[in-house]
Amino acid sequence: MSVSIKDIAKKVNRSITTVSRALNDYDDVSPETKQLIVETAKEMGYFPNTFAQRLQKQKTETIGLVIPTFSPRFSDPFFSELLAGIGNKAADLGFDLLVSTRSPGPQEIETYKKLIDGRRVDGVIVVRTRKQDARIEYLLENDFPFVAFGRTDLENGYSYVDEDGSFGMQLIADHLASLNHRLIACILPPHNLTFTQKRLDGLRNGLANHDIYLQEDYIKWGDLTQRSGYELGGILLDLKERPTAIAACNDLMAFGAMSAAQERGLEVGKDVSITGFDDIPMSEYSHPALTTVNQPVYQIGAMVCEMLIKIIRDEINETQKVLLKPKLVIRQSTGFNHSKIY
Amino acid sequence: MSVSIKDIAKKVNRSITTVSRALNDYDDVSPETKQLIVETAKEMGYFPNTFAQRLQKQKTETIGLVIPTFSPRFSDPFFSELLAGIGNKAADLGFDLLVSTRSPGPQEIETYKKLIDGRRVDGVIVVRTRKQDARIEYLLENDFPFVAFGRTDLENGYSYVDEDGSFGMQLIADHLASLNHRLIACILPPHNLTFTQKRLDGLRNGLANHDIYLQEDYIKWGDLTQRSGYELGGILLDLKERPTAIAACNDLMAFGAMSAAQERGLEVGKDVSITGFDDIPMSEYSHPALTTVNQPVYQIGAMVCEMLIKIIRDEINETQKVLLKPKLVIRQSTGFNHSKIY
DNA sequence: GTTGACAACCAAAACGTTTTGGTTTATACT
DNA sequence: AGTATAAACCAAAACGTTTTGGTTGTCAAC
Repeated sequence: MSVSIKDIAKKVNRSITTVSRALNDYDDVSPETKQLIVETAKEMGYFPNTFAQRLQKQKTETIGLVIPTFSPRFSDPFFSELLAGIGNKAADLGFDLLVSTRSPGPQEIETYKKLIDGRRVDGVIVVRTRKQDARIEYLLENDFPFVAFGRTDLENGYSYVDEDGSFGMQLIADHLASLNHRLIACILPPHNLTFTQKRLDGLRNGLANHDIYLQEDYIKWGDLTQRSGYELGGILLDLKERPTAIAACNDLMAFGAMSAAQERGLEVGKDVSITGFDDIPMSEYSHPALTTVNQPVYQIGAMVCEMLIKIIRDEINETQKVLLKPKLVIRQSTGFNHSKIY
Repeated sequence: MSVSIKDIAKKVNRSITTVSRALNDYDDVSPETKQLIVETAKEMGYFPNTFAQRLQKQKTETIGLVIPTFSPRFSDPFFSELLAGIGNKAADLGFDLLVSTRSPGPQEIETYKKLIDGRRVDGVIVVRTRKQDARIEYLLENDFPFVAFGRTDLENGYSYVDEDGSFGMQLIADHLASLNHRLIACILPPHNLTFTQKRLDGLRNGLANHDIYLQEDYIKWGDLTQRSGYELGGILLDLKERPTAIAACNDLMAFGAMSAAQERGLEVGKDVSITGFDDIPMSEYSHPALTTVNQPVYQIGAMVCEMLIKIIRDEINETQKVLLKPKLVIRQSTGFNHSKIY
């Protein structure tokens, strides 16, 4: 089997204590012994048993992330970037990352309970927050360390990072208004997500500033996938009074809507303007390139992860609330509207 | 702090042993005591300490996955689907999933060593295999359980699942040839990946069957991102003798190439045909929809995960080699070539 | 009325660390 | 010579489980 501290102790004729302390660089071990121990440890191929350490220290040095996979064929470039941000930061800070993939529902909260009650992780990251979020309620009840990417209705008592989606959609509203669009439709994410409300409010208020009012039948709810953007985009474009612009609430749905438009022989950016949200890497290389709102997902992942680890290490005690101002990225999927205005 | 088996023992006036055995449903505990113990455990909110169990059992019930993130802004829908497949299967079988994200290089193998030597996981899944793969060599040397998604030059002594990329590209070759294409270019993944070679060979052989030969200057190497498809696609389309078809080796690069074509005013599927590989969900909703080779990534993830867990549990001893026959999916990005043939 | 079988229970060891609270020995200071 | 200080070391407990190898008591069988 593998080498333990005991084996080293035997070999160098010292106690287990001394070996442990030498390896952890305590200064009540003489430099010679320390060197001897460190060398024989290396030579014997010693690696500490992680679980023994964790049991003793009562810390896991692990954080948990439960990715909500909406469909079985879950394929979202947004999440892989977020994961990279979280994962790289965690590794840099010496933490492991435990990932579960579960679709929202009863199984999801069970997964959280397993992580928390089994003390498998020191803290968790909650993503894609919902207006009423059972996960966050559970974490707060149990006083368990966590950081959220996104807000909830109940905004107090915990740390989060979020982009200011309302502001982002106002930028979109201003942009579309400046391009002479009046008949504007939108494709939204599911109702229960917090950012759906924020983005819709932002769009509505932003347009209101230009005396433009969103009509109810121009508002469609999707599920964030390209497929749903395609289907809903198709419905919107087939309305008797076709909107001149469609604001989708994420890039994937925007791509779907673009595809629907092109299928109908419309030139995107000329006959109809389409906008996204997220600025995933693809949006720069779609055709036409997508006008969207940039959200630094990789950095957000890293930031959320770092905040969580600081909380775990007790380097922070006040709750932190970070709201990032997103930036508008204008590309070719939006253009001036020449059709008559009602 | 939290409730331990000792607390339960004290409360019900039994030994620690009995409590443990009751909770694990051994039959040398009387039904009444068993019931009593189980009930008070629940009532006291007992959850076993995972690390103590793992230390004692010398098993981690955890598998490791190191995702190679090529760029810092890593955003690949392929991997989120694979992750979902692996993650869901792992959860179903009662295993935790430890994920690291590292770009290939010296840090990557260190990450593997940490997982293995620190005995943090019972086995690992290796993805995106390379022709000479240091990770696999290390795992074989250390006789550590693993399953690979993909092959290497050294194909023996370990279990893997792979799609038959060579066959897949032959399907593409047949398809393009049948559409009267002769001047065919391709955009390949990086040299060192195993599947690059397989796919190139497949394309080359497939075309040779139709007496078509791939010219060296029509072969470009990319990095699997949309950006690189866009750039290399642009280069290919600007050649004096423009290829009538471009076979990209993954969907993302195909999208990039499509975008480059459209920017040049070419109609994809008519003026130029473009094919991908993977059939990620997006490819159905791009414009035009992408002709590609289907690879059931979600199922592959689940399959690889299940194989690994069976190996860990000693339910399999022979090495398993699974080679999946991919299917051609014909959509609108390919069409008949009307230009003259040389 | 001894023997054997069985049911129900348990003390102690083990897993591999770290930490606590020491002891021993040598050296320096009065 | 006696005392204080410091350097180097270590035994044992602890973390929370599971497993090993028992013991005790009851009852049936001969």
